[in-house]
Amino acid sequence: MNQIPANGPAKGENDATDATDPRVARRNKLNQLIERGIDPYGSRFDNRTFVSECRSRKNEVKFVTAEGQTLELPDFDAADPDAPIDYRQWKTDNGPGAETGPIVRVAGRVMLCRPTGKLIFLNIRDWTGNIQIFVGKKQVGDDDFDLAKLFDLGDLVAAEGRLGRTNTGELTVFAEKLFMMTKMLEPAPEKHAGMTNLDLRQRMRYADLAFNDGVMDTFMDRTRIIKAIRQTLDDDQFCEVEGPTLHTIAGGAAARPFITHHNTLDMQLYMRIALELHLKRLMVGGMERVYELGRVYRNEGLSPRHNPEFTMLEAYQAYGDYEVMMDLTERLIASAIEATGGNYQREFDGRMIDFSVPFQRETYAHLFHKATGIDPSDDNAVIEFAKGIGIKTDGKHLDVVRNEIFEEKVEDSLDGPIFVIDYPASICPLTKRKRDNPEVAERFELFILGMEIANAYTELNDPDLQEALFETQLSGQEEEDSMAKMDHDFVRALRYAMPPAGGLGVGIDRLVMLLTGQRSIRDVILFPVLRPETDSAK
RNA sequence: GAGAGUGUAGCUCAGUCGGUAGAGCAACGGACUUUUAAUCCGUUGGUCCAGGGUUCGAGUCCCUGCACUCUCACCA
Repeated sequence: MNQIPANGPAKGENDATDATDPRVARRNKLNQLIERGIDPYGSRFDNRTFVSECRSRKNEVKFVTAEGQTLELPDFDAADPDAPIDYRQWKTDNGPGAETGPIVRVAGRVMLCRPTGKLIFLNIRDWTGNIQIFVGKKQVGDDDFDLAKLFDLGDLVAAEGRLGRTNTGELTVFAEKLFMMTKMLEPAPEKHAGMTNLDLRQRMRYADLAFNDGVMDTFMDRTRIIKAIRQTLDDDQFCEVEGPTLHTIAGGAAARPFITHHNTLDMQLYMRIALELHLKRLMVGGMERVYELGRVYRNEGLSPRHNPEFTMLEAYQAYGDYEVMMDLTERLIASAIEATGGNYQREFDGRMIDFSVPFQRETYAHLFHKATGIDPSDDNAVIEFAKGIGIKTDGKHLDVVRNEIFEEKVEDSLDGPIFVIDYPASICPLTKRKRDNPEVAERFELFILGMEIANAYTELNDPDLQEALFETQLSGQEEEDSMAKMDHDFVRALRYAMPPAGGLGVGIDRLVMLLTGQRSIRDVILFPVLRPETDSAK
């Protein structure tokens, strides 16, 4: 510690000047670039070739013999990896000649670097894939070769050169010119394991995306899924809107809201917990098919399936009902599957999901009976059963008890995909009752591997009943636990006539989880909620 | 909020019974013009999460705190 550095440009005073410190080494190289007149932060790079395009043009790489005959290359991709094609031998067999290929201009991040004397192999990654770059001292010249020696793992670099094959057959850009794009000043993560610390990966998603395999793919799939869902709705004449995220009453769901404050109005506002009530107002206004794909906020705990802000789709179709929404749900999920490879069998956490439509449909009462052996309409039996599994029944509405039994005994075992239909009415204050049975609400929930993915109903459009349901709900429950906060304006809107309609809500993050095989919601949200960084992190 | 686990080099991780802190990768110096986690030779790098305690002696045992992970709770 107290030893004075024996050599190097370091002035000695502090450890940060140690040339073997990765950060210092990168700064030193940055300075060397500047001394050579090279901008370490690069500039515009035109006529760029994406790596995916390089790969799609691999067939343009050919071999021209001395006689001028153009030969196709062996099929390296089909070759047995244990017995690869000896391309050097192939070339010898075909006599003197030269490889030809298109000139490409690639740019990306240096992922691997293998210097072998006067040769350097770089693997760079752009957001379409990885490709190898061959840098030969003789081929690029001394200046560019010296430049390549200043490249570190993680730097953004570019190369112009011919697309070709190395002796092992790997598709490679044979650089003729190199460019510094941007120097990375932080040390690179371990080059095989990458960053494994979950907290760091989420906190520094930029590094996670840049260095860990598959992360980009997952988020690209997320984008494709959302795009497909939007497309399907648009094709079906739905119109996309943006409701307010700041609400004066946080309604439409049972969740504790985030509270915020408007200064000039000196007014308490809530971040929205659902999209529902404003979309229904729009249906009153005549937007007959309307949807919003947006963020909602719930002030609750975190778990592998919960993030305080998450993305929800809600869609409403006038003159429809919950069965119409079931069909829509199937089409939306099918479109998401088509957008992510088209495979209807997906593995998730070691289990297989069969997304083939139509999905199974079972009534709440039937599933309840199957799991418990008791008739859900037999109130005494329900109470007995609840007590038997430790559910408190005092002061609770019987349907709440019923639902707690259902959640305890049925939901986790619903591998699905399965539509659970026809819920007890009293736990559904925004839902229309069945015409022939007011105890049952026209509602379904879609379960997959015990996770609730979608929730829909035939929307209640009777303003008087809606108002009454708001009031009963309010009197029976803690305000913060109730989804049915009295919203007078919403009731007034219903008095202006909302058409009979079906409404659907889909938890987009959970759907993306299932379709991309990610076990944690935090792996499908780019920037999940985290505690503030402490001093121990840098 | 409860329980369990984890915290050691820039990164990924070992560290036995309490006895002077280890490896791989990265970095630095050297060799190498077809590599594939390139290889080979050499070198540097540590507030062992923080604070307290037990002990002749603590990365290791005890207590407190912090952070993260998992499970549970909250959660249409």
